[in-house]
Amino acid sequence: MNLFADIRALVLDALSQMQSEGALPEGLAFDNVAVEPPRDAAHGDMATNAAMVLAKPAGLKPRDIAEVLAKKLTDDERVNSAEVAGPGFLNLRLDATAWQGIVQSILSHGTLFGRSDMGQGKKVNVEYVSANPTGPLHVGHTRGAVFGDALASLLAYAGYDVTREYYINDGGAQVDVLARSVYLRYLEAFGQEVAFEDGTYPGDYLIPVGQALKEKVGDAYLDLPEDAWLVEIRNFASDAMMDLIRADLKQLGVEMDVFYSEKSLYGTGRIEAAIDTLRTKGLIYQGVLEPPKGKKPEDWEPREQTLFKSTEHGDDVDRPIMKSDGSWTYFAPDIAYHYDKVSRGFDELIDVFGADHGGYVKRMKAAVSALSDGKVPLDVKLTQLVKLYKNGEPFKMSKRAGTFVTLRDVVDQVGSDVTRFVMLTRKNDASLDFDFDKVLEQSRENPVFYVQYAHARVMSVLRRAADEGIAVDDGVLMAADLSGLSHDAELNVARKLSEWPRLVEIAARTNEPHRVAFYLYELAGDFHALWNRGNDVPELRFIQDAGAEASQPKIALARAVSVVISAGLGILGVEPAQEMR
RNA sequence: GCACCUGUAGCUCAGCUGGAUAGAGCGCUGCCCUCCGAAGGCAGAGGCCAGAGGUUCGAAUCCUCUCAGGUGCACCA
Repeated sequence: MNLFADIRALVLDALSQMQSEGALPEGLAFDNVAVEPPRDAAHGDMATNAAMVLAKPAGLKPRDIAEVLAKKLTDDERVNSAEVAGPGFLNLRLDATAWQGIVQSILSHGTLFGRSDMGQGKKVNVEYVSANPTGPLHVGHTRGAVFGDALASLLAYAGYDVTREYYINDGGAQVDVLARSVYLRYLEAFGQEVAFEDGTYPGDYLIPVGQALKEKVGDAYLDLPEDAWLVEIRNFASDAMMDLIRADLKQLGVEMDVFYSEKSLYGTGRIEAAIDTLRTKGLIYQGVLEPPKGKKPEDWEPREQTLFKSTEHGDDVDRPIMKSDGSWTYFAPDIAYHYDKVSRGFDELIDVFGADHGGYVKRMKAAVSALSDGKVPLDVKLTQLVKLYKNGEPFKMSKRAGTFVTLRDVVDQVGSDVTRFVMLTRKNDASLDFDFDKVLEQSRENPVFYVQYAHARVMSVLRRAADEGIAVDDGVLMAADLSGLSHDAELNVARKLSEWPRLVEIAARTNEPHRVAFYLYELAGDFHALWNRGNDVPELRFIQDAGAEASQPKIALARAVSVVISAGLGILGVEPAQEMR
């Protein structure tokens, strides 16, 4: 299914033949032998660096190796020519039947074309969003949600067994603040005047929560001291916030497999168990940390704390897990949580954090490395800031003024599909400009539109062809004689299609779903170009005057484009457009 | 002061676990609709890949240092 992998196998086969014939020494490592699309199309369809990579260990000249290899490769019917170029590249030109085969393969596999088994069913846990249950999701969370979700889908497509997980921070001080804020709204529901002091959440979204609390418990909590209601209201409020967050996620089409509560770690001995595991490895000790260099906090004073020797696993300084008063720091339950993930048998962990948690990466990696004896890799992906614009003018969000832009604001205005696609048109570690007006623009400037337009054009061709009595079911197209697909402009699109399985693997290996979005944009571009060639060159039109037999191979190619676009958009969580309006 | 991220065309950004003459969009210049949707396409101009060293057949990509911007830095999550 992956033509690049097939040709690479062919190359490796030829190389080992050369070994048995004595043209190459035994014991060479072929790991670095690559078969890739050349940067310049004039160089051919595929290029391999085999001769250059092997020249040194083999003690031979690259061009000499390439000459012999070239002869062997051209024996294969798929390879029309193999020429040595530059410092020792071997440029391959493939027979048109190879590209026609790609189209056929796409039609027979559907959106499963491009699925890879590179994950080998390994269990991967992708944790994302994990916003505190203290309010609705805002734009920053939205990017994390979209990124994490697309990454999870991508990995699943690449053959991993993926679990999507949300860690609910419902155990710390911030949910106490939430409880107090809800209590104020509760009092307000009884007509009392209340003041939202510093350290409480003034947002309107808590008004209905206060109201609901009143309906549930009546006046039971009126005139009572905090310790009489804190625990109950905390639970009530964080449940309400999680309902809100779940609704937000649903609006964006994000569905989690697991919601994991921090609270569930307390009082169950699980934090203690995780810390004990570290202790038996000799990584827990009592000590006093150095003050931070440079700007020293005003009230700094040396304190003895329980510390985790994270420096042994790559961190810069050891980290406190217990405060001087004996209570856990926030790091302790996080360690326990990751210990739990390791214990659940995941082969690989991925955490998606906002960029403001960048300082947290090393200690988390250190913890997982220590807990799993280095066996379970943790990759932390940080999503950078989203800068909002309207008509090219930036507008500020301010949490204090209560004017922060929520996920709901964004999705209501531009829709889930546009939100998702746009947020994936930048790699995660670069900041993203999001202009409410530009993302809705219908032009090449807008990648969402451009890709959707390509898909809609194919759908339009299929509808039109059907109107003219041409059979266009995938079964028919698949069986069609594709030898009519021979023009370079057509094969060019097929070449792009052939890169899809390879791209999936690259994107999955690097945990970078944005590559899918960029690929789709390129594929759409190649398709639009072909479409327009039909203006000048009638043979390149999809619907041929000569009738069904002449049209079907062309339509098969168009259909293949739509299949791959669908598959790609599926990974991004975007619905392909049937028509533009 | 330290850590992490970023620096590629006038602007916004891609760049394939090191490959050939560094790519796209916008903007600019000039073209293409009696022709499946021109909401598109074609062509041109535009680059010291922040800078300096190093590694090697080969560097935008890896290493070191410098500069600039962003983020975060004990007993908050």
